Amino acid sequence: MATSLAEENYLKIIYRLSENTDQGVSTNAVAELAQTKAASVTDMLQKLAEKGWVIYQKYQGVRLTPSGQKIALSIIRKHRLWEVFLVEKLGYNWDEVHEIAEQLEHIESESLIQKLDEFLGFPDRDPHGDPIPTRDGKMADQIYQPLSEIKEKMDCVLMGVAKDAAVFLQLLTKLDLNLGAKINILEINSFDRSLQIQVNSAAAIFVSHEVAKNILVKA
Amino acid sequence: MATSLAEENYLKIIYRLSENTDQGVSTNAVAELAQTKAASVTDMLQKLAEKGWVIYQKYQGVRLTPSGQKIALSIIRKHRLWEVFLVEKLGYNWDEVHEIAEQLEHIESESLIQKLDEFLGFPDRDPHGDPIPTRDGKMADQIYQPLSEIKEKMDCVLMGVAKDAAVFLQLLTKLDLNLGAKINILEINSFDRSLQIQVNSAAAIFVSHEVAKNILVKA
DNA sequence: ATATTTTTTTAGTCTTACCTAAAAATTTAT
DNA sequence: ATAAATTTTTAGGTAAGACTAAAAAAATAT
Repeated sequence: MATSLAEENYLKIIYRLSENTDQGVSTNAVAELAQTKAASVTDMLQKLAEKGWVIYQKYQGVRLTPSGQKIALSIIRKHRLWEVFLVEKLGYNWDEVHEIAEQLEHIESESLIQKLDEFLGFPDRDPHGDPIPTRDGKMADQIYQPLSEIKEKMDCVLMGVAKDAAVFLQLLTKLDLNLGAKINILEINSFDRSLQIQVNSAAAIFVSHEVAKNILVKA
Repeated sequence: MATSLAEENYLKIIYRLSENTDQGVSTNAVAELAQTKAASVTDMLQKLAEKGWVIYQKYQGVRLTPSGQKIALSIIRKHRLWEVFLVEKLGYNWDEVHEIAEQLEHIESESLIQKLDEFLGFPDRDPHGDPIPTRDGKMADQIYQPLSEIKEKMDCVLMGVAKDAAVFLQLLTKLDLNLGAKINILEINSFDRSLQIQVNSAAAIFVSHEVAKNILVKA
């Protein structure tokens, strides 16, 4: 069955909100991400339920059915492949690609995505380190952990980010915290949990706990 | 001012229909290309006129204003650049790219088109030989002439097509009539104006006047 | 346990872009 | 020049997806 742009966006949002919990997703949470009002969300959830893409019971929140999940994953796959294209081929920075990929992810053509995937050399991570779902709808786990959970004195490598807001990514870039950067944790300040770190063996800098939470690293 | 997808498509259609004539474009002609009904077209023309993109007077047809023309050209530019990408980079055939480019042409991002243009090496023709409008909205004339207007015994080179329907392009491909093919006109049959031609010095073949009309060549 | 607050849903509208049927204008044919 | 045919417009409706205001349910606080 065909999906409208609005439907695709809702499914994607519900998928994202489902990742952390196994509860149903609340109407308000969806409304916030969709930048719309709760009443509009209720309307749409009823429609998505009729089409068999979500399980929805009044006041009980919503969750994706397998077919809804499949659609969401295919949108995410397209989004992330296009992001790779924009960065690798067109020379964009990682903080510039989200908006454009939000549009490109709705282009409908099976063959296009296959050919794009091939053209890009079958990447398995996007420019933010997020895994790219496979063609048959499987997505690798996010295997990296937040910098905020690493012990003092440990070395690690920046493998991804948990948030792709441009302001956040620009801050990281300014601090030389790019994908692949080597991070050495010098000290964790117990007062505010901020960290003193060394990036690529350069001079020490401070990052807040909030920033560290959104930086994904491997040891 | 922002343009909706429907508006962009109407402007593009009006542009195309204006290319051959300096008369206003008729409601029915637009309706046919837009695959919609005349009544819907009337509605839209009134809206486009209010926005200042067309001059529209009841029963007198419609024509683009400079600002409408600019929008149309930017859509055509995007369409043709994406077609180059699909053929040159992703390996599509020239008969497969129209539908996908119809979607991609509506992606909104100035920088994306600039970077794409650069990535493709600033092409000035699309895979069908059509000129690509420049960033500031100038489009080179179609400098090639239909094969149907070439004299007997003349040599020419296939530079483009005047129609990009998949069935037509597939026929050309079957006959080895690709971009750059050398064509030698052996004979023009006065009965039905069909042509006997040689493609790349191979065995002689027949093509109808209808086909020859849509093949663009240079001598 | 009840009252208050918050969340969610319902009811009723709005806009966009389409539709059909009927009316009006224009073009073509006699 | 007028009748017939065609084209175009108007009028009135529909579906998608949003909105506001009000009602209902659920969660929280007393």
